[in-house]
Amino acid sequence: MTATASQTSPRKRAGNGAARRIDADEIGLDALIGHAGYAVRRFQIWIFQDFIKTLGDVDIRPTQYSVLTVIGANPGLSQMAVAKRLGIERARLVHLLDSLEQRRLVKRIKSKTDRRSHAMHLTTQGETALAKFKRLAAEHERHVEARIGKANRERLLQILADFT
Amino acid sequence: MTATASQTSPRKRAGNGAARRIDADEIGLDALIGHAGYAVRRFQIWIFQDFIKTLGDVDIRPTQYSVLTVIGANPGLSQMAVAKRLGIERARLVHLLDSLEQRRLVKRIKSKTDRRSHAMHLTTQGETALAKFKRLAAEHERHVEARIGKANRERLLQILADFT
DNA sequence: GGACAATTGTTGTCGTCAACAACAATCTTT
DNA sequence: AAAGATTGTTGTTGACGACAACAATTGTCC
Repeated sequence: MTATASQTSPRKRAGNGAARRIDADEIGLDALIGHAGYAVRRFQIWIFQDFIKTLGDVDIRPTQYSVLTVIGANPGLSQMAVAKRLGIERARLVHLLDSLEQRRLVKRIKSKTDRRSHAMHLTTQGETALAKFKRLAAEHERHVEARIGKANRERLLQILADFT
Repeated sequence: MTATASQTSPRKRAGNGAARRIDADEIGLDALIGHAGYAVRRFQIWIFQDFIKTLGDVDIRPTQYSVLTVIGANPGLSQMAVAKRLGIERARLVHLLDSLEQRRLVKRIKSKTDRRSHAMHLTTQGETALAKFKRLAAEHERHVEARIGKANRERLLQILADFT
């Protein structure tokens, strides 16, 4: 067993079948402790759950919110442009927009300069709705701040700034 | 339009259909900039892709790695204990273990003290395999460090420590 | 100007993953 | 012993990322 990375001796009771009750939080994570990806994944799950819960009344999920926000700030974008900017596949964006268009929050307008593409716009209803979504999202963000601390949240945003 | 959260005037060319070419990275994210969840999501996608690529030869995904690591460090755990510790649903863990057991990395041993549960163990083969996975995972972690910087990575781990 | 390559939106498939619900077998409680 | 809780399992649903193929349209190159 070539000892290269984190060698960890199996903890207490490496026996078999039988075992004493384990207090669930005294279970060692071993090498996982040093992996940013693991921590990030757990945090992301928490943060999405809070977002979904906080925006539960208006039934808006994180991805939908990101699409609405970008369209709201950049009216006339093509689907391709939105997809690229948000790192969403254009195939997936189609369904997202279908849903948002059915809810009368967004409309696809056929572009006259490029008849392949659509120009994305918020409806009037979509704009007032987005304003409300933004208030709720800000509330969610305060939950995040309360959870990890104001300074930590800002440092986090700073560290991950160039992934956005 | 009650100005509560981030009011942002639609950028250039709020017109309709026709529009000039947009350079794709000059598209404003508006309120998204201030949301930790968005940055975390984008980062998590990047980090998982790198993990999957780096461990591509051995065909191990992040979740599988986390399961193997925890079982390796805590032999004899029940499926329930593993699931709870990793925040995985026990229903999902069943399939994960089915796969890992078929690959002879893990074995379920019927517990004698509680005949409902199984005691999870790595096979001998599983232990040597895990050692290799850990080396590759460490390599992946160096990619992360190279991407966001050594100090930032450590700060990140520290900030998110209690989500693990 | 006309053939060929690239782009846009769309449809469809596949695999991962979280969230539930239901169930049989087995403890635990009272 | 009866009622309730827990464990592993199966199945369903929906969000999501990754691909592949396609028609319509645009762009390029000779």
